[in-house]
Amino acid sequence: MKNFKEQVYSIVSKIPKGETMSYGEVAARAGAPGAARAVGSLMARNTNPHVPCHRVVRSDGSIGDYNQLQGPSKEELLRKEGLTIKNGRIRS
DNA sequence: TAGCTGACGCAAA
DNA sequence: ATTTGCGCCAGCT
Repeated sequence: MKNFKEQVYSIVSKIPKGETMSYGEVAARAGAPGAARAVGSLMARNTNPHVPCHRVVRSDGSIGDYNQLQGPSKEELLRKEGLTIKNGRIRS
């Protein structure tokens, strides 16, 4: 751990397969509650393409955006993880 | 150093 | 249940 950014990558990397975490949750865990936007910004610049950023979704249940750096879209990856996506939203 | 941008979040209509 | 608007934080140029 070092800064917000490092924390975020660390936390995202800790997300178990088949599960998702909202940007806000990640931000809070990183030590910056309410910095969901900042997290998204980091993912967007994606300085760490090795973290499962596709497991990070929006708090409202939508999968959010994705740059497809890992190949397939988040929705597809998440489905492979065992999650159920309906209309771009994660089914409870 | 200051300003701009953005894979978000929540409240209101 | 959906859509629109405003606010927030950290990083990058």
